[in-house]
Amino acid sequence: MAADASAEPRAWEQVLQHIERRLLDGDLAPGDRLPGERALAAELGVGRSSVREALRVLEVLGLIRTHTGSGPTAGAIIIATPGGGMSALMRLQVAASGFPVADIVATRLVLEASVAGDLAAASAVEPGPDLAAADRLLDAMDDAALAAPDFLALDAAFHLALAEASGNQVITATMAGLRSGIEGYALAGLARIDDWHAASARLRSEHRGVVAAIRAADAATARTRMHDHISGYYAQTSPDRTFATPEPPPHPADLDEVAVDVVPTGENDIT
Amino acid sequence: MAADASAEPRAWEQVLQHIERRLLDGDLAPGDRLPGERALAAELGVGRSSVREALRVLEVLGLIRTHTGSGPTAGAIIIATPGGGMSALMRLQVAASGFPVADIVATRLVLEASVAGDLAAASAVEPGPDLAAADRLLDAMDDAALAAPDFLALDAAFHLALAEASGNQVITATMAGLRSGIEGYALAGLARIDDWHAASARLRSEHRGVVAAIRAADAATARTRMHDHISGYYAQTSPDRTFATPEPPPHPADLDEVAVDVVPTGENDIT
DNA sequence: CGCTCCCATGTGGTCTGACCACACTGTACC
DNA sequence: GGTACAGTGTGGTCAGACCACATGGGAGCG
Repeated sequence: MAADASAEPRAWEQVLQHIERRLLDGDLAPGDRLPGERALAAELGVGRSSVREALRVLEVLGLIRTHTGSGPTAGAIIIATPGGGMSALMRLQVAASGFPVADIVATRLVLEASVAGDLAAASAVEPGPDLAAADRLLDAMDDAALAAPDFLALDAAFHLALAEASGNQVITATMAGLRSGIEGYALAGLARIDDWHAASARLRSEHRGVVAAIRAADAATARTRMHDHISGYYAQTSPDRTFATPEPPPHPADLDEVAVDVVPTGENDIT
Repeated sequence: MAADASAEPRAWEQVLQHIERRLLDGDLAPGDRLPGERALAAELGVGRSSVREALRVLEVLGLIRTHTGSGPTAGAIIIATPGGGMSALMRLQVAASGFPVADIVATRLVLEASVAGDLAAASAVEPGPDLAAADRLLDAMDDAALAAPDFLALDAAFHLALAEASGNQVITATMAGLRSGIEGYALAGLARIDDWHAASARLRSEHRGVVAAIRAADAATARTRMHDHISGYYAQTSPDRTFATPEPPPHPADLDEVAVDVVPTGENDIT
């Protein structure tokens, strides 16, 4: 904390702080256009290259989008789409061994189980969550002609659709980033699957099961099924790692009164 | 998805991709030094400013650290400390209204409840989690002379220490980022607290309660207490906002026998 | 009068070259 | 042997110059 006291001689940080302050003050809001790079440089008394370094950071973080040319779409425009920045962060951290894949999977388990439980809880009251996008992806995944990588892309979109349906933008963006971080890992894991046809059938079935539990407003089952679904896939694609689910066999259909919170997940079964 | 196909002529992206590839290939690992900016520019056939933009991104994302001068500590060195990048991302997204504060708090609830549950489960087996850092912070917070902002800083460090004890680096970094994103919000909320002395006493008590539940290997209680602790503070500091608790009502415990089942392994350490 | 074409203008994207401050390193000097 | 100092290479910054691109307004034509 407070390690940034004293002076910040770095010019590009001044630019970053200036833009952040203008955002916090309400001077800038999503949809607004930033001043041009040259104007910003003159305004802050720094070189244009320093401005560009700050803008590059903002762009990677998903805060601005830049277009060349002129007109209303040109220039740097404030957007607030954290997905991209999260993805870049996760991907690079994984590449640099900063994030073990096992930790990412464990985090996915926590977040997605929570999402599934929330959606199920939301199903108990009108109008319930909007699962139309998830349903469409589910149907698309039924196409038997799908190649495995395409199937996985739809799978990722399905999980993301559920997160979006939960309405929590932070969880949605984080999950998108986590997925990106382990995308290469998931694709590489395909090679370890002997019978893709059977595997994809199981994944499809598990997806339907999760959605069914959500629609039934059965939070505990939804959480459990989501947990088993995710951990099962990674257990299959990385047999060397111990992804053993320490939980009782997945026959969670009996929780009407057992619903006692169950401490459903919480376990990072990693080694 | 897949909107990034075709060509990415942006020179700085080439640099980024080149470094990412070298990381994935194992040519670069944490602790290694990157080639100099001039060398990198010549090697990739781009200008030095483009290299710098890429390095700036890597620096903000927490992948490298740069030092001027010469010697073994100078230059750009690969580090993999995602905390900084996560914090910058969250802070800026909050500033740009990309992340509602309520969503951040909800995500904290999910992650921290999971952490508390994991730690409690890990306490069931030897040697149990390392809570020494958390204990020290707890003691430090007992200092009655602490100003409120200092207390909050220790509070944040305490929560972070718990996350670190859980061993999941992704959750730790994410929680650090979430905290940063709402730091200003938490500080502003102090003004809404009438009796800081009583409030801090309650927070301290709640902290002790969480740790006690963890030590007792009582996962459900640990989760519940952590959930109530976090949501309670934000409910107090933002009474006008409705913090719809995203989770099903935190059932109190009845887990005497449930507590055993899970998670035999707590150690993951490095890979 | 209306339409079309075209170029002036302003944007980001990139490169080059030049300084500066800094920190180590080896050497010359004492 | 020890100390002071210049050399060297690093990132940090700036200035200036192009380029590609997209718009928009004006000139020219029908």
